[in-house]
Amino acid sequence: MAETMRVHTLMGEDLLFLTDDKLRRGIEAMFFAYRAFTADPDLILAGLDYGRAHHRALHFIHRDPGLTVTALLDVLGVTKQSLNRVLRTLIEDGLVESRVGRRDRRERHLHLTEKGAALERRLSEAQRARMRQAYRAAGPQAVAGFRQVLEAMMDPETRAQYQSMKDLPE
Amino acid sequence: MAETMRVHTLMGEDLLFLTDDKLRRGIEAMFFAYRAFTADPDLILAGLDYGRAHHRALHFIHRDPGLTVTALLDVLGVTKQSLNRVLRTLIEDGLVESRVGRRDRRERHLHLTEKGAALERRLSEAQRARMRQAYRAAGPQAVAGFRQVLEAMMDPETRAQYQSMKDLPE
DNA sequence: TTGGAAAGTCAACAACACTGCCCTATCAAG
DNA sequence: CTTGATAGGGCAGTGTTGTTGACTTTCCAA
Repeated sequence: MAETMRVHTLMGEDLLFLTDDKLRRGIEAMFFAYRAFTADPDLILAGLDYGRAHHRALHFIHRDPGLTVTALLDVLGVTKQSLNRVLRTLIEDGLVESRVGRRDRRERHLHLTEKGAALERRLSEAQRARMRQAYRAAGPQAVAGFRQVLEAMMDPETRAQYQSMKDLPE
Repeated sequence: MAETMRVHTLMGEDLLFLTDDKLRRGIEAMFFAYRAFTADPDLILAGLDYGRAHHRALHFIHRDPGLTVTALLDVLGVTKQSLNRVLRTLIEDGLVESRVGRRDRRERHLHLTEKGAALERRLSEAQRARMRQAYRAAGPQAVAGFRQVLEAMMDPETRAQYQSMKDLPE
């Protein structure tokens, strides 16, 4: 509230983008866009007895093959029990392989099987298609801004984690 | 896949932002940012026996006082039953008032009570604080791009709905 | 007067998150 | 070699949010 007031009294031409109304519009845009963002994979998953959690697990195992359960837990930000349920079904169904660590035999290193990789491709291509269309419609400069705002929105630890993620060789 | 190939062969300097890797980074940014985006209100709601659905209902009733249940249903994109459970608790707890329509007495027009408005303010101020900080950090040009990409990502009907929403008089 | 739209209710179910507690296997340090 | 910490897995119970499907009540409008 005090924040808002300061903005309104300064009103340094450029600060209009910090108006409560502008912020509210941004919040609503996030809500609607995220709903669309998840809609395409959700549709595919619905027919397979899987959910969003399975998609996320497949995604991060794909991006970093051999990562440990703890590492995945850390990225996803959920509890062990929550992930375990998802992981168990993926392993049972032969989409994910869990290999005992060679240096440290307590660790389980996660890999996608061919079947798992196929589903991951199908899901992420659906999601990328929407993202690609949005990026193309908005243009490179808008995309840069999009990424900047999203990164600024993350918790600092998450942002550090995100920024340190290696690029995938295509 | 054909899509990707075309990008790589054209490679018109500016089209690098449509690389599969760039798209994947955007997807991950959405995931992490949305998690942060909902974290602050979630924390407040946790102590009150409410959830995200309650927040969303309060938000849209606040933004458009007197809207009907069907209109709210349409904005939220959930089933009547799902909304009804949420709405019932909000009405029972005295946060939302349901008034019988005067023109059409089948309709229920939804309004926030003083108590409901107070919670809505508390929730949305928490969410705005994060958005404000992100906007400030990224700057006006980035914010414009952010909004453009989010809008382009929405389903066309949702986008039309979003764009036709009236601005709230502050 | 009758059909249909709007609103609401009930039951059943599933996904996904949580907490709390218990267990094994393994590693590392005293 | 014992002991404590770490990695992983499992079970039971709970809560929110979403879904279908079937049903009723209310009430406007042709």
